[in-house]
Amino acid sequence: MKLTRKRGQTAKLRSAAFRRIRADHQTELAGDYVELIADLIDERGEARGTDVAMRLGVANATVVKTLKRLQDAGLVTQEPYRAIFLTGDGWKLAEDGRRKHKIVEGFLLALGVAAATARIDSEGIEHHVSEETLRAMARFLARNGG
Amino acid sequence: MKLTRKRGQTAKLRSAAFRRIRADHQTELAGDYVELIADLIDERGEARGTDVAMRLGVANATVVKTLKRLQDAGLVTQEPYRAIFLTGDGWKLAEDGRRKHKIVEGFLLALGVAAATARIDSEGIEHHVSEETLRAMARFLARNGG
DNA sequence: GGCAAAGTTTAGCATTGGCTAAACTATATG
DNA sequence: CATATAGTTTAGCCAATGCTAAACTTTGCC
Repeated sequence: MKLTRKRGQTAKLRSAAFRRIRADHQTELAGDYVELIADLIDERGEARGTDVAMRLGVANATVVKTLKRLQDAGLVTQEPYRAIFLTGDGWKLAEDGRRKHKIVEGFLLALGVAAATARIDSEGIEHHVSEETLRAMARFLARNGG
Repeated sequence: MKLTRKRGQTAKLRSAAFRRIRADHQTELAGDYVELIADLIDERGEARGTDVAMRLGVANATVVKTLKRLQDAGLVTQEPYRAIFLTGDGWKLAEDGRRKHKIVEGFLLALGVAAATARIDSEGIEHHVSEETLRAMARFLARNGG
């Protein structure tokens, strides 16, 4: 070979980031669903498939299919034609998502980002921030009025 | 119906965020690929499939398949068994990714996040920040030494 | 020049997450 | 209490992204 010298070390280091992104994406959808379901339960007493579909902007059938996976994963329970409930694990995941969401959104607002943008961006960012970064954001928030 | 009153408005507003996240995910992979290919070309003069696979932490075959899509999308060019090149659009996308990456990573460092964490988190965050948030980060960076 | 090793591609499979259209159930109300 | 409508599920499709194993090129080197 000609050009292939001394890789591997940096490669392995960098690939860690991408591996985590792929892992994050897998839990991201589940997180969005349970957080949304938790919100619906709190807001209106129950979560129905149609509401979830509407808020996520996907088709009903997609929600049904995804809920099946979430049920297999032990995050929600549901009987045919009835409302959706969260399991203990489901609530835990939802609460964690809300916690992160609140920090990130509040942080963006404190940074001077407009409310609408903060809401949209925080939704995307929340699943990719480590606890360390969250702590840094919370620290900033504490100092700069949150 | 019993419980279904006054939704739709909030629903549509919220779904916008999720729609954007899904759209972001579609371009995210392409962005990661071209950014990585650009880095490899700059670092070592050429980008080979194996290097891309190694740094992304995926199998070789996955890279081949993805590159085919990127080629269809007009971002890269490649002949069988040869190195990978970026098209004009490919370079543009890569440069844009680098620009965002630099701002986000620098910002996290300025926030007080450790270097290793900043590197990993910025990789995940860079595809989900709007231009407005980037400007806010750049502003912060300008004031707090970057 | 030919061979072994490194690199690359092909083939074939699985899962996720999206869709539409059609079938089915629950329920509000006339 | 029958039925129309709203809500839900099923069936069947597609594209993207991952994998392994096997086949095929390239190339460094003897």
